[in-house]
Amino acid sequence: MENVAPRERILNAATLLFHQNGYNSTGINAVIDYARVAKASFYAHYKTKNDLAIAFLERRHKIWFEGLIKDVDKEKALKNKVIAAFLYIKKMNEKENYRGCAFLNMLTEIPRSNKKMYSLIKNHKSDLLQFFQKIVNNKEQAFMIYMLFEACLTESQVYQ
Amino acid sequence: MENVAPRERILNAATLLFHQNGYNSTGINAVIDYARVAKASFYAHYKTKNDLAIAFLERRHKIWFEGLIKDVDKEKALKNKVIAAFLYIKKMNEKENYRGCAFLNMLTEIPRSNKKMYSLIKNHKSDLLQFFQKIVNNKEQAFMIYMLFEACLTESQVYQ
DNA sequence: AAAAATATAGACAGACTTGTCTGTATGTTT
DNA sequence: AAACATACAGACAAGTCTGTCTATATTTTT
Repeated sequence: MENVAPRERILNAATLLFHQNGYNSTGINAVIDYARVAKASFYAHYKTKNDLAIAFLERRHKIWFEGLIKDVDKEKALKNKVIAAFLYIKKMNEKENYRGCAFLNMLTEIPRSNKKMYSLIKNHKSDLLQFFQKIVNNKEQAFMIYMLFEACLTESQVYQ
Repeated sequence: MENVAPRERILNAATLLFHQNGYNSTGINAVIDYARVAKASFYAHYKTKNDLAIAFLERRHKIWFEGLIKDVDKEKALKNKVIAAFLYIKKMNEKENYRGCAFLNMLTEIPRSNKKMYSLIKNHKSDLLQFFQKIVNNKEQAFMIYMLFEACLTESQVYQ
């Protein structure tokens, strides 16, 4: 459980704290305390807090999509695939305290000028739309599902 | 243009800065500088930054809904009313730099423990759903429109 | 075993934050 | 004209933030 390299402990802590309490509300000190890592060790692995945020988004994108694909691929029928996708949101929200979408949350906290992060967020959403286009294979319908999916994500944050 | 009482200048500044740059990224100093108001004057009108945020949400709720109702009431046919609602988002986003929903943005920046703000946000969204239920007068259809409306709001932030 | 890499704790700088306070000026009401 | 409310500028306290640095300890590699 604790036999994990510092670099990964840091990323795990950031993943939990950024998503749970928000990016700006989470200081580096909170991250290193949670990760049980010295401050110098942190800055040896990540040059800045911004770099950590980028690593967080990149890993989150990977893991989140892997989980989605795994759940959706279990189903054969198209209808059940779509249902599985929505159940995946439900599952994740229950696990993560109804904090909605980590990417959308980050988007509201960073300045527009942060090109790198902005493109990670946008690409994440484009990939999600493409994902639905692939399984539904009707552009308009896929877009509709995508929009409802996004709404579910944000509304779960409002209504818990 | 500038012949406005300090209390209102402060709220105007907060409205612009909170929505444009985010709540946590906007310091009191930025607000009073923009409002051209002394710090002591600010704290004479608003006890804390949190109180200012509450005033901001309350006024935003009022003004935003008034604008929505005004645009929707212009139309007679149900279909056109719905379209007018979506055009209202478009108009507002163009005016406000594609920063999406001020309430959802605030939600991601505050801690769960902030009951007062949380209830303002939740009530804003309940009122919006009720608004659609009133004009569409079919619960399921109204919910669908509400969800798509919400998705439009957030997606405009992603894709500008 | 010696050398190099990686970890630790925590002090520190400098810039921010919110909120308080002092002292002064302007404007309104009596 | 006197009294009061409201405005101003800005110093200050107390705490936060990110990021740097020193000095020591523990691993890992050679």
